[in-house]
Order: sequence, then C-alpha cells, then structure tokens
Amino acid sequence: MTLNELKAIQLAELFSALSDVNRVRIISTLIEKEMNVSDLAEKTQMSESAVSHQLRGLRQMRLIRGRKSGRQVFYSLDDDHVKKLYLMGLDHVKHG
Amino acid sequence: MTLNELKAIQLAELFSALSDVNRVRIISTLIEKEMNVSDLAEKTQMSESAVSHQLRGLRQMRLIRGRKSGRQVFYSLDDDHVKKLYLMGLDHVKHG
DNA sequence: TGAATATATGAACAAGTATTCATATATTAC
DNA sequence: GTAATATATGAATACTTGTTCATATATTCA
Repeated sequence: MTLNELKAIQLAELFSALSDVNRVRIISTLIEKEMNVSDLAEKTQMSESAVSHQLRGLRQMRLIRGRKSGRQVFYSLDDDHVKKLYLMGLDHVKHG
Repeated sequence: MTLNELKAIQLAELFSALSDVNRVRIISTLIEKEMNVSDLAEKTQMSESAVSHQLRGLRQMRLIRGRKSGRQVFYSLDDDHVKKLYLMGLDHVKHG
C-alpha cells in the first residue's frame, strides 16, 4: 500500500502546520485552555498581527477553531487528535 | 506546565522533518521495508542526491537510521515511535 | 593499483514561508 | 452617528529550506 500523492501532500501540510516554534507555542498554550488573540500574543511573546497570521494557518489546517465572543475570538484545539499528535511528538523529543 | 523553549524548538524541528512531501514519501516507503538510497530514489521519483540530502536531515532528527552493507546503505525507521507519529498524522488526514 | 559504483556533501540558486507595517473589518460603548 | 478596541489581512521584505550540479569519499572488483 503505497501512499497516494494527495495523502502525501496533505500529510506534509499537516506536519508543516506544526513545524514552526511559534505555532508550537500557540498549540502548547491552547492545550491548557482556550485563549483570545491578544492573550496568546502576550503569552507567546509575539505581535498580535503575527499571532493572527499563524492562527489563520492553523485554522485552515483545522487544528484549531475560533469561538467569537463580542469583539474577541477565543481559540482552542479543534479536536483531541491534535492534542495526541502534539503529545506524541513531545514524548519523542523527551525520550528520543 | 508551559513548554520550555528548548522543547518547543525540538518539537518544531521534529514536525519540520515530516513537513515535506518528499520526506513523507521516504518515510512511507521505509515503513514497508528498509531500502537503499538508489532504490529509494527510484521509488520516490527523486534524484539520488536529493534523497541523500533528505536522508541526512531525517538521520539527524533520529527518525531513520542507516545500516551499511558493502557500498550500499540501507535505511529504516529508527523506532516505532516514528511509525506511530506518521500513522496518527495519516489518520487525521483521512478522517479530518 | 585503477575503474566502477553507491552514497554524501558544499555551494548556488530557486522556491516557499514568516514577520512587519499599514490598513481594513467588526463589535461595543458612548 | 463617532471613538475605541480586538482581530484580520495584503503587500513587501527578510529568512529559511529544497533542489541541482559538481565534486568528494568509500567500497568493491579486476
């Protein structure tokens, strides 16, 4: 069973979404609890614009989702799958 | 428990190693069986040089390891962890 | 030893990606 | 309505990464 081309591309895109330190920090933060953009920016030491750009990519990959509340948007992980992937990667890093 | 800086970087590097279509194809191939560079090149439709460069990165990230036999080097996944990570990603892509 | 083969590597270029800055949209409060 | 705040986005620049080409190393065989 060789991997078909589309799946290979999607898989690379998925891992690509987690391949940046700032996005890892964002995911790491969102594992603990949902958070709005400006708090994320403060917590991750990034500009709000940079955070927003990264969130967009994560949203497009369906790794996170936003919940609008007034003029704020609270982001959280899209599903447990993402958390598992992240934790498995972390495990590899720790015991690798 | 906030992720420390080093872990965040390592984690991003790990996912980064899997974030390219050609590397995904290589890993996908190596999940089935170990393979030498030129066969990998043929199977993945890449030049041997390109394969070798990619293998280097995967080796450095300890995702694969090489077994030298004469003038050939047979590559295989470094441990089961990698396979799990790959399969979990694939699962996300399939059912996402 | 020298020729042939398998793999590895350095440097240069090309392609992709992240960040910044300026600006836009959306919501709330007045 | 206007002002203030939160987030989003486009364009430009800077940075990173992958591929190619040329060359180097290592191994086998004659």
